[in-house]
Amino acid sequence: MTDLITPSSIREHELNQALEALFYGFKAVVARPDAMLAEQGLSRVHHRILYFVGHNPGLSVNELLGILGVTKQSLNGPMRQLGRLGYIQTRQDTRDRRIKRLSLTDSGQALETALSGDQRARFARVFKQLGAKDEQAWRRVMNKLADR
Amino acid sequence: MTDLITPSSIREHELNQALEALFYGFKAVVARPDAMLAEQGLSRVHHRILYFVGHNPGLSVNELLGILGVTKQSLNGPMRQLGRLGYIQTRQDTRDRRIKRLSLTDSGQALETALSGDQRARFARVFKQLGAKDEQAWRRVMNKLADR
DNA sequence: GTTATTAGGTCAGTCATATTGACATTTTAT
DNA sequence: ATAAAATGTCAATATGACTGACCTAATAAC
Repeated sequence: MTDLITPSSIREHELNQALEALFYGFKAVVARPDAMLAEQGLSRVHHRILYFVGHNPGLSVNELLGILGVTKQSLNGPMRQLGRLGYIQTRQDTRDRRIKRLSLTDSGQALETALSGDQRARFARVFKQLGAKDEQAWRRVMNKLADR
Repeated sequence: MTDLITPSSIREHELNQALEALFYGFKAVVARPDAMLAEQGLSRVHHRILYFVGHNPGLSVNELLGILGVTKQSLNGPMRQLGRLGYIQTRQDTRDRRIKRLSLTDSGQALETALSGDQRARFARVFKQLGAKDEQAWRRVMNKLADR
């Protein structure tokens, strides 16, 4: 009986290890940026805003809401903080003056680089240690995980 | 000038894609379990409790607090819910009767299996599609990411 | 050229979660 | 007998996200 159920249990255990690897890896990647943000009274939401505005300059508020999947009320607070701290600037769209085009200031770009740069450096170090083969395999797995 | 800065920008972009792959992969893995839990008014914390109690039956409350890294006050609520829903049972330690030994009920085990099973199935499908080589590479990358 | 709609912002209320602090109970250790 | 540990609970506080309502300014539609 033990012989019959053991093989699937071994695989189940391996898959549990994969689950834990995902959670602990994720935790490790966000730990330092979270700590940096906390020093300024900010949190992971602010990083998400900085990241998407930084990589899509000229984004409108509505587009950002769509990307983040939050309500404008819950975005409003973090956005005001980022504006007050001088990390985000806005300019009116020239054709439709209702629309605010968002972008990072220099210091906003610097903060974003510090945050995401820490994460990129972590990946870069791991990829360099393990090689391009492992990197490509890792990407295949992650992309398929996110698939459907 | 462009020739000088482009190579590093390409790599930066690749690393950004790795970052996004991690976030979207993680999101995909927790999406279904989160939805299942929400149907019963539960959340990811409850899953974490079920997971660790299920894999460490006989755990004490203090040990669980250590694993989860939360306060006993914040654990108390979710634990009471899980007890009231009949997912978790306790028995006194025989030698030290101050200690409550936690374990899952049959229905608790069933719920845990449904939740983590969905996640394991997602991994199993991806690993099966991509093969053992990719699986091992993925594990190496995740474990190194979590390292220090 | 009114009217409707859109982009953005804000106020109020609610709900969930996590925290600290204080305190109580039971049981074990000294 | 007293100290300490394991657990539980009450209260107050803080945060963050949500819905709903309402507002302005600007554009679109009729």
